[in-house]
Amino acid sequence: MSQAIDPNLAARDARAEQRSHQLLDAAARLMEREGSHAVSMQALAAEAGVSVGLIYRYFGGKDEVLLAVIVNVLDDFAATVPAAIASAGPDPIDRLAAAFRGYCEVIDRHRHAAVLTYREGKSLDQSGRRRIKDLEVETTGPLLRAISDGIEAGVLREVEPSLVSANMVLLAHAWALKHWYFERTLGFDEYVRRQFALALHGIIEPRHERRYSELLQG
Amino acid sequence: MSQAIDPNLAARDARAEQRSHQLLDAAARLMEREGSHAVSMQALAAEAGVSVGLIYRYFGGKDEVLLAVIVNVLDDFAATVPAAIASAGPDPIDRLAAAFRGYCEVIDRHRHAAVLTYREGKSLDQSGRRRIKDLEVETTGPLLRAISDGIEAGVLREVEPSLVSANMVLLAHAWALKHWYFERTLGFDEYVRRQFALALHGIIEPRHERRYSELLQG
DNA sequence: ATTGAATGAACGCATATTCATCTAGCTAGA
DNA sequence: TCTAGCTAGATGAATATGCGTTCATTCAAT
Repeated sequence: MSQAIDPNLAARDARAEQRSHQLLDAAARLMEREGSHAVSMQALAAEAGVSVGLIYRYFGGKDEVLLAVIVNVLDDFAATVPAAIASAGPDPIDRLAAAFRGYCEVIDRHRHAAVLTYREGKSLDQSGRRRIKDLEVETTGPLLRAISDGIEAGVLREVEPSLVSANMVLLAHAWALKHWYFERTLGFDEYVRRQFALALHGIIEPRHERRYSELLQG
Repeated sequence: MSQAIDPNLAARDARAEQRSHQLLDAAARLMEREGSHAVSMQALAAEAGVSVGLIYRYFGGKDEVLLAVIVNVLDDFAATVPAAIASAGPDPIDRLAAAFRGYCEVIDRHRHAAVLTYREGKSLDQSGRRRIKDLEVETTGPLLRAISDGIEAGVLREVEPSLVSANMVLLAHAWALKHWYFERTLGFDEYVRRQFALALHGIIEPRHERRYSELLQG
């Protein structure tokens, strides 16, 4: 029974997935070109090359589109950051550096969408905010753990992990917020290197500084 | 000749000033209560207790109102931060601490308006953005100078002053951006203390750490 | 022929802006 | 002193526009 309808459902899901991506890409392009305030349903439809009505077949309304854009970014965090940490070896500081770079890379990929995260308190409903907050906690987790591990291993001072973690996420977001400024003066790689060096200086246990002189030089 | 019209003009300017403040205050109250997206001309008029048309007597349009709100914040920076630095004594680190606290205090005073600064690229025209950018440079100046002084005096490492300064401004803004989070966990004074301690750890010349142990303990 | 995808004109609402109208205070002339 | 008229401040209903949403209709594939 379920075998009979599977192909149909699968095809439907595939199309829905494709449409979803098409619309999300269009939204990203629109925000890139005109700014995030210019994302109206009609503009989105025009950019994606579909009709206005079609959007409502795949999303419940504008709120859901916005939510999907944000969730899309957070999903990228959830996929990228843990992978970056995993491939960084056992050293806590190396893992922290990899996590930070991962964060920055995701932000760079979704530079305009990332700023939307800060527009919460806007038109998102209860469940939307809950979903975002949960995903945020989930994506901050790896960073938090890397910091705690560093403290436990004695290479980091006894700082408040949640504060340091929040600051690093903020620095990653700053690449999007102040992109017009940093892009001209530093470029992506330099930005990541210097910001991490500064941050690391702020939290490292002094007697281990020499071990990480590579990462500490800005 | 000019003496004859002076009193009239003065009275006019005074009234204009007063109306301006009345409207800016109303805008702040509105953003506090309903969020910054709820600031419509009719809502603003109602909140200020005046008619819609009157707003257009004192502002060219909504853009000018928004610009005035932002400029109001930046003016507060320009008034508060240099004063804080001046009353902090000669020590570069003390001056830096005072500057940072000044920044945070201004942000705290205009918590909702401050977030607007990041919505640039929106509806502000060329001259509006130019004005904001100029004021930003002007208000970042004192911080920049305090950092440069610290480096020159040998108490700070040879960091890039503009990067460190941008980060400190960002941390001040973060008090507004993530207020819902930090307010519950830290409170204002703790926030300022810990963030400055972290930042200072990141830039201080190690051999001077003991001298500022007070400021460095988070 | 039937079904689901896709369309886009039309609707309703929110909102920025305008403007004809009103009001209070002041000035000049009787 | 009184009053008619002028001016600038203030009003808010009306207008124009943009946008989110709906739905009757068309199209394409099975």
